[in-house]
Amino acid sequence: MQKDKRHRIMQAAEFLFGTKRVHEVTLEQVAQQADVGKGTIYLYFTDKEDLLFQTAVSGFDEMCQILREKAAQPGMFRERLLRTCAEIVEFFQVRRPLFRIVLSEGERVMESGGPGLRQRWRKRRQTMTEAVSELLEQGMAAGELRTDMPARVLAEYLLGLLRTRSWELEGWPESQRSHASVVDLFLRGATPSQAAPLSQQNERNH
Amino acid sequence: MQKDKRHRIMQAAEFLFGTKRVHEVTLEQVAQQADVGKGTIYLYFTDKEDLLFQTAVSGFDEMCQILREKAAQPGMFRERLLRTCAEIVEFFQVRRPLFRIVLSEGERVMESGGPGLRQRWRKRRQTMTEAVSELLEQGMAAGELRTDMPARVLAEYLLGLLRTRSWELEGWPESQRSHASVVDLFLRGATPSQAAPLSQQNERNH
Amino acid sequence: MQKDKRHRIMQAAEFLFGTKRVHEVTLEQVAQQADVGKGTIYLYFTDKEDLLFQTAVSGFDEMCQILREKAAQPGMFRERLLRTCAEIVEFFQVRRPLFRIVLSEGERVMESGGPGLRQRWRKRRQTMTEAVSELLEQGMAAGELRTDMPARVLAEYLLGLLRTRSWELEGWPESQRSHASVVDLFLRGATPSQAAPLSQQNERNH
Amino acid sequence: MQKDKRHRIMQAAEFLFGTKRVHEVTLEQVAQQADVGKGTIYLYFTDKEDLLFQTAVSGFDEMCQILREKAAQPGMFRERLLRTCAEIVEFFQVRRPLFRIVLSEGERVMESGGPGLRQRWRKRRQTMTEAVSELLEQGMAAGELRTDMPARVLAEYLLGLLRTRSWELEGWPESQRSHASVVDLFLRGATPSQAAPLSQQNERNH
DNA sequence: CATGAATGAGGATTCATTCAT
DNA sequence: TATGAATGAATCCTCATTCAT
Repeated sequence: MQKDKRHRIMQAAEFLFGTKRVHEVTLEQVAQQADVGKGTIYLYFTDKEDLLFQTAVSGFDEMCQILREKAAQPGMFRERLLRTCAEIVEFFQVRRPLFRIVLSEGERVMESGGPGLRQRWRKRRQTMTEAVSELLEQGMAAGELRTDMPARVLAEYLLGLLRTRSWELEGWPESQRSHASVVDLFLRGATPSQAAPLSQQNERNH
Repeated sequence: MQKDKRHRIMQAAEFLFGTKRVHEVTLEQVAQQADVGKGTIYLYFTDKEDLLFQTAVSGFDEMCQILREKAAQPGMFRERLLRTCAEIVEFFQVRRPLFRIVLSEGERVMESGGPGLRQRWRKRRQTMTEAVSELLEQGMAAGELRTDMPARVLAEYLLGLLRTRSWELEGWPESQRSHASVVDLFLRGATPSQAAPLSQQNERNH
Repeated sequence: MQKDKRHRIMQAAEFLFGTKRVHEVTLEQVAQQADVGKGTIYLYFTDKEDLLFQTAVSGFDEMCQILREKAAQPGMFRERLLRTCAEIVEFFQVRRPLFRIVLSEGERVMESGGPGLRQRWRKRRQTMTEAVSELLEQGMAAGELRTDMPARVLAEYLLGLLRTRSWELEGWPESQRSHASVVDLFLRGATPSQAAPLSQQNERNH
Repeated sequence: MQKDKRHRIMQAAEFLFGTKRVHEVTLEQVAQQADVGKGTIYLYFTDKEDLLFQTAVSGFDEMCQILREKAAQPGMFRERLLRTCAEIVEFFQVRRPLFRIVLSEGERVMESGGPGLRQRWRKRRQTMTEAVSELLEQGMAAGELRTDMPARVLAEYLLGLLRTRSWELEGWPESQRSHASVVDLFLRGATPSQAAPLSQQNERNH
């Protein structure tokens, strides 16, 4: 019952912070949406900032959890990579408001927030990237990935491509931006392949 | 002399909006930084919102200008692609605050701003992407790029990689995230190349 | 306790709006005078305008209440007319600030305020006039008043005389502007009476 | 040409101050309406307050002028009284905005304005009342008016009735509020007359 | 004389935060 | 714990007034 209120507040915050700009969201609205008293928020969060931060961070945690589970499942590297990316794409879609918070407020926390916040945020983000980079390291070990770039760097680029797919390419038809096509672009690049063009590959993938 | 003040205000806004969160920037600060009276801002902008928007949009315009110029210069496809990406990276670096505004407030404008703003914003962004996608189309025509993905989509992915390079990989040493390495990743993918590994290529590039 | 604050605010507003011009009254002053926080005003009133309007309207209501009570008491027409006018004069005197608000802002509300405000205001004023005109109608029925002018019109004129007495003649000694003399002027006119000059009447009235 | 601008400014002020509330009128609007530069206003008036005051006062002066002319014309007392009232009514109608200024701001000047303004304003108003009261004194001398009330007091009451006619009774048909009926009410009162009821008199008056 | 761009003091309004219940 | 009425610091914005041209 206690945790219930805390959870309702965070859900409301995730929705509202992801829908409007942070300073356009009043705690009154959050309280109303969560169906709790305005003062109740201060029982669980020290601050508006804290509410925003914890909401975003908890989303990170959930995502890391999911990623680790998916990436840890047995199978060939490519299969696991595909599954993981599918999971990320799915997460971005279902938790779109949260995604938005992370995108537009996240970096600010790293610079504006006190050193404490900065530190905590950095750690979470790092954790998420690591979930992906660990998988990539296995790919490297298996000789399936180039080793001239650090796994962490490759992981960031892969996440960047997925971000682009879900955010900038939002209006495009799903077929033009399937997670498989992102993975293909990531692995094989934009140069045309003589041996196995994407069109044939795609057919095999479905 | 008139445009002078307007320009000074926008410069101050670009810096401040890029440094702090929007609602942490007071118009008093903007006025002070621009060395104009508080009321003067309202001679050129209807609103705090308007100031933010116009500042961001004008940045887009400048960037489009630069991109078109660089992309239009003669030369081989790869050279021009490299040059264009170098330019984008340079722009992101020099105009970091502006970049920040676009990243964290931009998408919000598309949803919060009235349909008028939304429309204008979308058009600017589209223009920017087109500058890149036109170049890519030429690469396709020259048989240097895969044609199973629309040029516009590839352009977004490329910009996404560059964004990752300049933003998420900010802390990394320049050597690990040269624009050349981004282009290489974009063109050849993450799969190891037997013929010419990146490490050798990089050596040749310097 | 809640209504307490609302009431204190309206009292402060009545005093201040009646003392200074509307735009010379700051809500800070109102809050201070009412001994509440500045923000508290906005819990009960949407606007400075709303505060002004509600303050004025509530005064109207009080006055209507008083008028109806006095006018409804039994007695001869003249007696009741005298009593009613005495009451109006008394009200104007005790609630001078409120009176001022109604005089100088009232008509503006009818034109500046939205149709909603205009409507409400008109209704209140009409109610007040009716309280008087009903009494006059009884006088007409009793053959004590001329019937060639509508009761409502006569009521307005009577109120106009009382207004003049309390406002324009404010500096004059009470003896020169007793409510009895106003009623006498209203009933008998400015033409000299052969049968019973006012001077004798006045002596009898005291 | 110089006086032209000053005059245009006052005309614009008369219209605007009479249409909106004083603090809703900006000097920018006045300048625009008068088709002069904003700074020009300060060449002829020291202040917004001064502009308001001079505009109102100049109206008073015009009215006094008219009243004196009309009241001074030869003829029987009643005729001259009728003519004067007709003039006042006409003035109120044509210069409605000015009338409004005097009504809603006038009294404030007497209390809020410095002692200087107060003094000047009082003098003007007194002058206007005197124009009427002088006429009434002649009526008294001719035995046509009761002498138990000072002429000045009677003058105020008469003006009060005319004010009511033009302001509070604004919506009524002209026939119900002719200046003749006001004069009749003023002279003969609200008591029914056995000898000559108003209805017959009215017929004779037309 | 005339102008209107520039200014900044001043005030309405919002909203995070507190605290008595 | 839970609440929401109360608060006032903080900020956007207006507009009377000035002054360089």
